[in-house]
Amino acid sequence: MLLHTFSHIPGIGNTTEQRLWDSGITTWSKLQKKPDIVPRLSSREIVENLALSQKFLGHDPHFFTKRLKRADVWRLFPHFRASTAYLDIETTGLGDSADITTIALYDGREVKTYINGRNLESFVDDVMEFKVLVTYNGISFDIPFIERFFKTKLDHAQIDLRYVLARLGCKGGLKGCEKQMGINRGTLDGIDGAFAVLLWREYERYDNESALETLLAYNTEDTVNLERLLVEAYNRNVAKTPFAEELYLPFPSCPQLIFQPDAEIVSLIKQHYC
DNA sequence: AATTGTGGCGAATGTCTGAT
DNA sequence: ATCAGACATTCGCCACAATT
Repeated sequence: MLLHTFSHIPGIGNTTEQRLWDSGITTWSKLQKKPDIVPRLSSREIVENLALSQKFLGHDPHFFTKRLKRADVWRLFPHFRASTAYLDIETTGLGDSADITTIALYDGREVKTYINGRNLESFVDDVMEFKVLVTYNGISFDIPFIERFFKTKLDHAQIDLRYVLARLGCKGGLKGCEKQMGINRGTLDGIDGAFAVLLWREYERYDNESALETLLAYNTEDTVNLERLLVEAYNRNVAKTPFAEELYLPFPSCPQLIFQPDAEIVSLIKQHYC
């Protein structure tokens, strides 16, 4: 979709971009040949910006995420998919004194999980292999939390699905969006972030391995669903452009999930707290 | 509960166009 | 050559929504 995108050029908004499409200027190369068609911008500016766009395509996602609106960053997904990871963290709470308990990192093929007290530290090295991170509300929560916890800067470009989905009319949190986008979860229905805190406590206090495994199953499912949500959001957005057929993405297959949620421990904790 | 950034909205700024 | 009007983008502020 980037090759059809003009709204990342300073001075061109969504209105001008739409007008360009309507007048048959649908790609970077077509605009390159008629750069004088854009009102208020010099041909030189246009040509320079298109040259930069071409240069950074496939190499530097920041060039595009910085210049696009938060809700429009879905556009760079296919171009950077090979260096994209999906990410979700679980913590002991929301405040800045809370700790990270588990992390799930999904590259589109396999899920890696990280557990506090075991292998959490190796997350930092692993995540550096990627250029783009996909999250839900990660701009406000996951990424700053990770940076504070590990005292490291993550300079990945971000696709935060919260804003992409909100533009499509999907609100009400991750679970609400999954429902609206037709993605359902199995046994883990009814578990949320607050419950994840309780699962971790159960694991820590009683060394309950199946509480941990249930937490990891939940963490993993959230993370894997991010890819499906992004593909669905991409297709719905693309459907509103003249390029729908050409750009449509197939729904991703589900990776093998190794963690089994334990229904017994879930109902035990529910009884105890509700 | 603690924190964060944005979408929304009105106002301000800037540029192009057409009329004089 | 100049100016008003139309249109588009950007700015500044605040309430709200989202994460565990």
